Amino acid sequence: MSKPVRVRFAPSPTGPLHMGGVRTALYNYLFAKKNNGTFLIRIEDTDQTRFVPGAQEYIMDALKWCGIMPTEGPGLGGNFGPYVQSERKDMYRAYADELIANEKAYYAFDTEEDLTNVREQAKAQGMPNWQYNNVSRTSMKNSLTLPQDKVDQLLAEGTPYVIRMKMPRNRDVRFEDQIRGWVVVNTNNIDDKVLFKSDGMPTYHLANIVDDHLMEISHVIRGEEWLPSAPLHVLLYEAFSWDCPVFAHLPLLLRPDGNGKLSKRDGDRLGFPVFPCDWTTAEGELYSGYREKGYFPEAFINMLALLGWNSGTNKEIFSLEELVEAFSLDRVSKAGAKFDPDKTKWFQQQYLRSKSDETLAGLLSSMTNESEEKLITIAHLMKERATFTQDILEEGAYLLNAPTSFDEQTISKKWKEDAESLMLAFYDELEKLASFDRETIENTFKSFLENKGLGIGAVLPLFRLILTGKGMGPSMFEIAEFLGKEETLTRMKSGIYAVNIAKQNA
RNA sequence: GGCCCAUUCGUCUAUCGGUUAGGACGCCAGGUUUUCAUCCUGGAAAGAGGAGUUCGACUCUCCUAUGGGCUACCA
Repeated sequence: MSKPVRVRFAPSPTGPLHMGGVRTALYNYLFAKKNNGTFLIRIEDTDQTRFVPGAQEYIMDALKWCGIMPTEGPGLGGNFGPYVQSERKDMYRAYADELIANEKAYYAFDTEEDLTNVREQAKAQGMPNWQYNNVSRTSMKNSLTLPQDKVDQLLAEGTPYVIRMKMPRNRDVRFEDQIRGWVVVNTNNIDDKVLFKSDGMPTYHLANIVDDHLMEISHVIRGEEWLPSAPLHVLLYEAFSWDCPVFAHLPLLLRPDGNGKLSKRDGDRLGFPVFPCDWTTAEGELYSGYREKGYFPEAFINMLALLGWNSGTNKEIFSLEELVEAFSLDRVSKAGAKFDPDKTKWFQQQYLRSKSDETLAGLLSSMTNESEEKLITIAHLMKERATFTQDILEEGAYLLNAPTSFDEQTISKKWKEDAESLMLAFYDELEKLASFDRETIENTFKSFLENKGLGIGAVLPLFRLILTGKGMGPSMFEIAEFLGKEETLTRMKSGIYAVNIAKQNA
């Protein structure tokens, strides 16, 4: 029996979660659900200088909107808490000490100034990439070079220090990434990473490994930007004699234009959100979100799921449940994926169209006071030409209020000499009707055409123009039925009048 | 610069040695529609380059090129 699947999403509360982060969370969620496992969230706030108030709340709120809430995390409970690293602060030190005791790590007393100097010296000698590593550490100020009594003295005096990983010399570290296969890195290329900072906090590397172990994480699914430090993490597990979780490094989300990874600035510059929800910075700058733009979370999630993963079939529309069912890490692609705003809109359109008129009416009712009955018909008439829910009301505004402006192009192209008399004659026909349903109106219209010896194209656009002010839209007979006899006749009168004036002024 | 990862239509991708290299978005054309949207049909559009391995390479290996990531007491 293999260990239960437990995965985590471990964001840093340094700002709003962007869509790349949401996708990482999504894949973790899908993997957990697929394997009857647990998806938890852990807040990695070991860098206190970058903490942004509200970011943690934003992250939870965004995941909730997306429908991919973890079952363990801050405010959610769970047996492995606390789930915020700053609240776990006291437990990391012992692990750093253990590493020192086992000679896997050491104290380093070099000041920031020392390090800057060494780097600049190296640079001056044509070596721009100086590293604190298994060669250079021999000439630095640390517990490996200093005599023991000196080290004890410095520690006793409270001299600031960090704890660094003692990277072994010339060893190939290998691990099998679930997405990339075997990855091999020689330790000579890895520096002696700081594990414990002088401010008493662990760095990401230490805290991450300790917590993943303590929280019994089975699979680490994270962004590709972590791939270079994965060997260090493997070495840390080894140093603690802990089982190493399975790694899966996800391809990055790239910006739609040019190259490079998607950044928060790309969004509003290119006209699409990069965040799930709106975010206002402390300076008052607004970054727009998918939620506020009117996207359905299902559409957003569907789009993200297919950015770097596919089911191996031609199916593209997936509910969350279907994604869970179809998901597997070996169908995640290796290369970075450029995000495509057009396709995102397409997904949104598909989801809008698939919703029932009643459902859409329910959503619409929060935007207007109109009756549900009316909203159902409006949704029915407009949803095929809308992308967002609010488009239904905007595009179909004339269904609720008589038009105040009339399409100029239609006027100049269609409103000929006889238009007024034609519409007045049709008005008379409609006025006679006892019932005002679409079939009756259509039949009346057709016999009217026959009597006049005219084609549809010569008359119907006129009817549409005076009733809706537009040159295009859904079936005129359904629109007239929706408006009712009284409103239709009223609009015809005022429409004819208004169009005549517009024609004169043109 | 060093290390690591990647490379199929403009974009997301299928293909796990033998295919007319498939689908989707977008684009173009035609049909349906009073019109627009929807819908239907069709079209243009791809294996970065070079060496190998093999009867045969998009698929395996190597080199080059290109792109990306990392290179902090940030995550």
